[in-house]
Amino acid sequence: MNTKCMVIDKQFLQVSEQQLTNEQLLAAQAKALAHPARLRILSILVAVDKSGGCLNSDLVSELGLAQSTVSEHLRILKQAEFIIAEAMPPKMCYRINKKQFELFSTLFAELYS
Amino acid sequence: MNTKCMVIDKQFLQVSEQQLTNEQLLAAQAKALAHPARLRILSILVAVDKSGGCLNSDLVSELGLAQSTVSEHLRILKQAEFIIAEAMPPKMCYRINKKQFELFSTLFAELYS
DNA sequence: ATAGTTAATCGTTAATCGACGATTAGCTAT
DNA sequence: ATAGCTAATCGTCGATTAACGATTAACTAT
Repeated sequence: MNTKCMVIDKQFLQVSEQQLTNEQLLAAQAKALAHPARLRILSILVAVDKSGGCLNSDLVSELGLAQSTVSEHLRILKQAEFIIAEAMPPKMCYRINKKQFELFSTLFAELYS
Repeated sequence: MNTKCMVIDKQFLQVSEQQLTNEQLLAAQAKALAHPARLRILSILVAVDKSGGCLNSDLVSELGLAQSTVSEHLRILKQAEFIIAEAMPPKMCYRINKKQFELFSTLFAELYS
């Protein structure tokens, strides 16, 4: 166990613009993930994605929340690009966007490695 | 591209208590990460961790935030167990807790795989 | 053209968050 | 015992979030 608790060289604390930008993005993504209902939605979309389909706001009955509330959660997830919406009027088909999951994982891993 | 947008079998949507618990935890962790200043703190702590030491609220000068504000961010990160506090009176030595980073990664990966 | 369906948007309310200055607590060293 | 640090806590304020019901928009099918 190291007992030192001082920064010897402040050079270590240099931050690039790129890093700050990444942190901003990562924070925004984490924020989108920071709600149990939204994780529940993602989990459901992952499950139905495997079975080939996707699903609209049957999420409402599945989550037991008001339609407008679910719609708002979907908006947030869509804005963070964790999900993709496809119109099938008058329905909406939501799918997960695995690419963004991978991006998040990558950015997070960069943070502490 | 699959045009189906319906769940055939609601069995797929069965959720275990364990999964719900994991989602609660993951959401709480994500919430702790969902702020640029806190990610900045973690990044700094990772950097100084490598060089053997750790650092107290020199974070204040590094972040340009009030002492009480930084203290609050540290409290949140500590509560989420992303960092560990060690008293060196009257100073406080903060370190990152890599274990928790790994746990978060794992829980997140489970979500979408 | 109208009726029906689905989801987005609006407006409201209560709760939570983020930031700050000021104060307090805890510990050391004199 | 007191003086001097550092960091936690308190109290406040404005901004943001989460939830809901009600309304609107967009599109189909009759």
